[in-house]
Amino acid sequence: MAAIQRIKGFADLFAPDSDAFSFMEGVGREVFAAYGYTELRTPIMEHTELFSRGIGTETDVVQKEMYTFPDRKGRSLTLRPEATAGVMRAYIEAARHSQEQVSKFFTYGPMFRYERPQKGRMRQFHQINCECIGASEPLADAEVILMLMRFLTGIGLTGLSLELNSLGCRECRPVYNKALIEYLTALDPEKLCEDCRRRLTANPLRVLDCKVPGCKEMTKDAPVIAEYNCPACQEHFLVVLRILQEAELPHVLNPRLVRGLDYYTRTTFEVVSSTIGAQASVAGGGRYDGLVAQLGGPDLPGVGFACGMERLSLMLGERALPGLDFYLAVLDESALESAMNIAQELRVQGKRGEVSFSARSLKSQMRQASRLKAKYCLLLGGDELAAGTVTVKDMENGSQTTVKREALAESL
RNA sequence: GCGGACGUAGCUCAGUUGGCAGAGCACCUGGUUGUGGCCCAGGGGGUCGGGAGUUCAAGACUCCUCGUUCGCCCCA
Repeated sequence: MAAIQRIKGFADLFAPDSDAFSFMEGVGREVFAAYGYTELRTPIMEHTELFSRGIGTETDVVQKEMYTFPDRKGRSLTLRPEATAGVMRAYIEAARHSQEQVSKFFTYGPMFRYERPQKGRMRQFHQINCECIGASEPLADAEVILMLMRFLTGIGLTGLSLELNSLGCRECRPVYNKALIEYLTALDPEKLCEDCRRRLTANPLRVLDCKVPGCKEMTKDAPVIAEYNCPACQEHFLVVLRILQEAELPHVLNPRLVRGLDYYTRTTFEVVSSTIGAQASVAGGGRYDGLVAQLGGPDLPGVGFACGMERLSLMLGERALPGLDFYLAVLDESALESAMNIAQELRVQGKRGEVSFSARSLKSQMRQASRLKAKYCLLLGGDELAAGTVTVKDMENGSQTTVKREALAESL
């Protein structure tokens, strides 16, 4: 029988790699709780329309990367390619705005995008998401950014760069878009790559983000978005920057920082690593003031971020498997069942250990104890069974004592 | 969606102009009747990713395919 392989771009995560994920989740839980966030778990599948309305039909994510299928009744469903849209849908559906002024949620889970896998990019990947809904104040932007950076240092990462930009609001963004289009059209739109010629009408901001040399050349002296922001947007961004400065949080302004999802407004940010290869962006987010309304909810502002766990995990380095408190070696067939009960008592008392399922040669069992990095190897054979004792061997110095079964847990 | 590299034992990999499928590590057993690591001896493990072709003969050459990986693109 041929074995069945896993789906391309989907990973099995064994320990100790899986420990890295629970570690990040644990730190996240603590950090996010300190900022008043509670966990929200939403389904991994949604109606396709949620994403096309939320993320934007012109984005690559919606146009060519979604896992979309009809269900048994022909409705179009999509495995979530990102978390924010689902969180907003849940928020609206539960009418949370009528219960509280500001809602803060964090969520963990798998996301799905049909892309060509490479280092730091899987088809099923995992994100940590935080969303703060209902606050339009720049303080909310700053708090979200401070929290994100606190989380990243909390899991032990350094050497990350925080980039910031402001994309303007529904008032001033169109003004900038118009200026940018005029600038590029005046130069020579034919010099732009194929994608950018389409972007020029569909989503001109994304031209700034293009890596094709010709396009880079074209946008080198293009108008800077910050100069087109309306006074309200400028003031908003200034406050955010001032708070980050006072918190002594290093950051750089990147006027070309554009997000891949259409819903972003005003503050946007990205955290970049220089050590994990081409997929260098480990977290990104920003403000999305029109999104809740776009999805059929009340017109409420929001700000949040997403963090790629695979990429964070690349920076965490190797993890070692923890050792055991004991390994219980069994030397006589007749002692196997008692051994299981002794191990059970120890485990109930909080000791971590293994017990042999068979009375194989002591040599091989000791080897096993060594391999599992057990602090003590416990020996149970005919002699011990008769005497109601267990022989305890310290695996580090080799010293050996005989202990009554009842006193076993204290001696470990 | 585009380009490059790579698929041989559980892992890391060697395999010459096409000529008996290998090493190290890991695993198992023994050397030691109930004592691990070091050492020694022995052992189990392979559809050489899959399929087709060329050939007396293919792990090697050709084509197709699947997978992995690094970039591009995109994104977290």
